[in-house]
Amino acid sequence: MEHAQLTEARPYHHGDLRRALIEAGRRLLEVEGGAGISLRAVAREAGVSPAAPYHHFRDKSELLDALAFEGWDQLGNQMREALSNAGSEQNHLVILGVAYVRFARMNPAIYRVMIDCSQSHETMPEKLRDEGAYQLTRDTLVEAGVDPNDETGLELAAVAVWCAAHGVAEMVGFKEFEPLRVQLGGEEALLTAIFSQLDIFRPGRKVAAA
Amino acid sequence: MEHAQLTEARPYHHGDLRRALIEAGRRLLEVEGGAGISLRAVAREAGVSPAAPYHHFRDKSELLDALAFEGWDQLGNQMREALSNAGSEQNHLVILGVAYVRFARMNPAIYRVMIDCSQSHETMPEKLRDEGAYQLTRDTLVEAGVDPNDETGLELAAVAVWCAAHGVAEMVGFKEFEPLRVQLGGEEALLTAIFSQLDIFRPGRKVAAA
DNA sequence: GTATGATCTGATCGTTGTCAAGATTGGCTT
DNA sequence: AAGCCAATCTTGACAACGATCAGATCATAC
Repeated sequence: MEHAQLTEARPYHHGDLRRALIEAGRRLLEVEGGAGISLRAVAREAGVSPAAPYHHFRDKSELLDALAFEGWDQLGNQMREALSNAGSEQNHLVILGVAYVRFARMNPAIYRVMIDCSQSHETMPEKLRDEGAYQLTRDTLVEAGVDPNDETGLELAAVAVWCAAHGVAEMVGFKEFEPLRVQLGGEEALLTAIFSQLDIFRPGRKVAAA
Repeated sequence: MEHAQLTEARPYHHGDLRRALIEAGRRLLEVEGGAGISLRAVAREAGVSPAAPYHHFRDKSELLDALAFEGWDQLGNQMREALSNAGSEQNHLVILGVAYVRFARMNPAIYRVMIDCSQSHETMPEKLRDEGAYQLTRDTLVEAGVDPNDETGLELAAVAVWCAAHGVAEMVGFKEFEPLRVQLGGEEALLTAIFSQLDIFRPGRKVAAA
């Protein structure tokens, strides 16, 4: 039950290897980037044999799923925090979008794993849908004037916001946007400007079903 | 010369291998999906040894670059065609967005390669920027009322449209959207509805800089 | 104190990206 | 036409990868 750490003489049953593997993976994704993520590398980083992870994850994709889950969790927290730090005079939808993109940009490898896992399951991450950023977005949309009884309209709006945020997150790093970024005075200003182009982020707008 | 042309003639022993490899890759991406793409598999499909591709591409990523280039080309053509088939009473931005997403949805593996390559170069594909869908989008935005002299505003709008289209393309396959898709009467209606949420797609809107 | 089951290792298989060296062949020079 | 050159393709090899399995090792329930 003790936490056996890496540099010490390893008790040959690791304390909580599953946890250690996840954190080793997170570390590798941050340092090495998405290319340098292999099951063997994660095992190496955690100080165990290449076959050890298979007692905690069925295969590599299941390890990545666990990493993605943690990522969505962290993203949800950061968005919640951004919202609670925002003044009531600010555009809360833009705050959320900026926080989303900021996470994706500061953790690009992890974010890519998150998206890849969602796509391979063809499903939205539960962590996002149930208690995370998605619910937050819906609440903020209602607060911004979307009719909470129009479930279709609300769903469409939330989906559109998420799609836009994801698209911006994956595109805004391109070199072509550097002049725009400089001209507008930094990444945050660029993000705000882009989101403002997508009027859905503006408060009080009328949502029309198809 | 290193530039192998797409002429129909078969110059040497095995023909124009560069061309054959690209088409073998395209075939594999369509049939096997993105997971089944390996340099060796492509060589196998083309009927050559595993090392043969290295005389035409420096490494695997350069083969993928070539596949991505073709993809952007094809996407541009499809968007151009969609626009030319559209009546003048339709919303041309929505037409473009739907065509974009439709391509991504019908060629998911190729589209993913396209995006991955762009991101690894941190740059926009030239095929898109110079003569492809991006220029088309800018033209359509101007046609829809964006001031062509406001370069910043135009660039922002085009970027926003592209980001939104990409986001929708990667998200709209999730199972959660199935009820929405059924309720609205098919994928095309769903796409139209989502794009309509992002008011930038509506004609005549005023674009404001940050 | 021992048996049991979970955990970890080592060895191994098939596959991948990549490279070096040798074989082959088309095209240019004369 | 003869012959060389350079581009092309093959063979063989290497390290790293995901995955599996037999066996070693340990915690714990009994």
